[in-house]
Amino acid sequence: MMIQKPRGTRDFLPPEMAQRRFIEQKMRDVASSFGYGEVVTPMFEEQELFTIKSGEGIISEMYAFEDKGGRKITLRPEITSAVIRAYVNGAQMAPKPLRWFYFAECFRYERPQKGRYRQFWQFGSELIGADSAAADAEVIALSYALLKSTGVRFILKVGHLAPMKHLLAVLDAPAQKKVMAALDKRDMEMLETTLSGLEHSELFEPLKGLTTAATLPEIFAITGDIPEKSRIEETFGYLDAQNIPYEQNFGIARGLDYYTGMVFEGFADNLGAENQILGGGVYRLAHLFGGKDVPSCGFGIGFDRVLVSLGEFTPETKPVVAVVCTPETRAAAYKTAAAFREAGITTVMDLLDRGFGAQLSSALKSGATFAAVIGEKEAQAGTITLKDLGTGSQTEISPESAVGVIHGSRR
RNA sequence: GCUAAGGUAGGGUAGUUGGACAUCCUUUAGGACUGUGGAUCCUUAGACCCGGGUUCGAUCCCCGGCCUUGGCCCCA
Repeated sequence: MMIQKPRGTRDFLPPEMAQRRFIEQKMRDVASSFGYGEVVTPMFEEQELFTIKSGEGIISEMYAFEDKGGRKITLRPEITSAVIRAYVNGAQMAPKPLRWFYFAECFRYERPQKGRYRQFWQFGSELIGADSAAADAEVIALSYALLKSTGVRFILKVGHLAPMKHLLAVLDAPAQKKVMAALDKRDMEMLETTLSGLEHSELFEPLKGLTTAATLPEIFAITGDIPEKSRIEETFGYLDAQNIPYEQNFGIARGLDYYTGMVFEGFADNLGAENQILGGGVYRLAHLFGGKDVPSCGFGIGFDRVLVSLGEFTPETKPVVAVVCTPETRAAAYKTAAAFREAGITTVMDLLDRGFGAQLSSALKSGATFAAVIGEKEAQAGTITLKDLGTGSQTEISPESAVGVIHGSRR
């Protein structure tokens, strides 16, 4: 084989694309049912858009290059920044809140492994201009409904950065980052050694408590009455009111600097090392891109990981009719095929002038549900012989009534 | 970036301790069989990841690379 596809990329052939589109459509329907509208942004952006948010270090993990005009460009490694840039560029004056979703591919120059590719798809949403417990709860509810609609098995974890940040207030920023990294990993040994290295071992028990506390009262017993208390209680209350199953976890740090409040994650149980399929939270980015500061809350879902987790499944299919004809009756067959397609029925015709037996055999192999045989007899009578390829039974009927039969068979 | 295992037709495999046309199943195309089936039979197409090295000779041994799959790091 002379040419291979680039490392970490995949070709999707029709059977797999049918699965992917099937899941994608379910997610689109859910997003739409929550009143979210789709946005599309460029596949490449100026590098600065992402370095502003995440630092220069990420350039090594991006598909970054200079274009012919000497501009520093990168294939987008994530979508949130681009969506907020688009908001700043063109929608700051739109009435709030804005409910947006996206489904698009991203590119990262990383070592591929299970559930991690260099080109991958994210389904996500951003709720812009609503800073409230109800907003936080809506975004979580949306992400939950999206994952639920796909059929994937997952666990939702919800937390808030405030309790942790209150405990860490005595540390400087680099030290906070180290501690948060250990917390996010649930690595208590690492947490303990990090803290003792910083000579703040007294923080170990409270921080550990954040990750193990199962209820909000336990959290506030550790932190005392912090200003965010009522907001957190309200958000969790709204989740409970919607019967959304989640685990509380105030150890979520997401390894990120830019989240400012509520954070949440979702994990599939069968994906190995790359099992996170959802990540999101409350953040503020607009002012970094030259816009007016605005509260936002969003998340991304790892679409490819959802599909890996789902494994093999057969999407619902519509009936497919294979029209079987001879060179002499092809004209009549075209008429029938056109009528079927007009009626919304997927219709394929033989192209190789094969015998009836070969055409039927080919129809079976291709997975067609019906064959419409149009030979001399049928062409003269203006009928077709409709054969159910599942049962083998057949009847000679008019094309019009065949439409009804085929529609009625929908599985 | 680190690490382990691996790479034989489109898919799945056998095999050679270094020897001649590389096995089988599936698949592709055609036929046996001309208005009705996934069967059967015959024929056909299709592979030793790439590049060096050792050797009379390498799919096999050695080195390097590429790619795949796990794990680590990272994960915006």
